[in-house]
Amino acid sequence: MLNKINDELLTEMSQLLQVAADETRLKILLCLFEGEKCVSEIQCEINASQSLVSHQLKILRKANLVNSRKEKNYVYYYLDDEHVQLLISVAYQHAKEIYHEED
Amino acid sequence: MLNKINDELLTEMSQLLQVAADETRLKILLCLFEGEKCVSEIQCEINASQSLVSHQLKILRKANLVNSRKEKNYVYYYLDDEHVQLLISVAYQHAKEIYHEED
DNA sequence: TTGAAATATGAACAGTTATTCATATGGAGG
DNA sequence: CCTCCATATGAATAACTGTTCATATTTCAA
Repeated sequence: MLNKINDELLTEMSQLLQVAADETRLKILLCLFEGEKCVSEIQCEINASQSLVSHQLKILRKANLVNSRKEKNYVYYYLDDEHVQLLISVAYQHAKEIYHEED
Repeated sequence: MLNKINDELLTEMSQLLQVAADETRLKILLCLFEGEKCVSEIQCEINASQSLVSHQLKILRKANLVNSRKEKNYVYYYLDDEHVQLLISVAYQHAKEIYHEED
C-alpha cells in the first residue's frame, strides 16, 4: 500500500482527515447532512460565533469538503464531496464502539 | 444526524480522525496494512527515528487503532480496528481525486 | 550478573491551530 | 446614496502537537 502512495497523496489524505477532525468543523459537516444551510443557520445549530463559523467554512471549502452558492444576501453551504458522508459514518461507527466499551 | 450525536461521541469521532490525520501515523497505519510489524521494521519502512515511531505508536494504541504483542524482545504492532482500513481507503479515494484535479 | 539490543518515556522546543475581537465588504431595499 | 443585514477577513493570543534529544526500562544471551 505504501509504495503506491506518493508524498503528495499522503499529504492530501492527511489534510482531509485533519480538516474533518476538528470538532467545530465536524459539527458543521454533520449539520449539513440534512441539506444546504446558510451561515447564520449553521451558526445557530451548532452554537458558535458567526466569525468562527465563517472561518471554519472557509477551511472546509478550501479542502473541497463543502461548496457554496449565493442567493440574495445569504450564502448557502452544502456538502461537496461524495466521500465525506462515508468518512464520517465510519468515524461514527468507531466512536459508538469505543463509547460502549467505556461504560 | 446531529441530534443523536452527543458530546462524547463527537469527541470520540474527532479524536479518531485527528489520530489518523498525522502524516507519520498515517504512514505507520499504511505500512501495517501488510501485516504486523515490530517497531524497528516500521521505523525502517517509514524512515523515522525510533523515538518518534514509539511515541506515535503509543498514540495509535491509546486510540484503539493498533494493538501489540510481545515476542522475545520484539514488540509487534498490528491494526486493531475494523474501521481503519475503510477510513483510510476513503481518504485515499478523496486524495486521488483532488490530486488529479490539480494537474 | 553483565552487556547489548529493542522499545519506552520525559522534558523541551518550535511550529501550528482554534478561537475571539474588531473591522471590512457587499448586496438589498428604502 | 445611505443604511442595514449577512458574511468575510485580519490580527492577536492561548493552547496544543509533533519532533528531537537524552535517558530509562526490559529482555535476551553469554
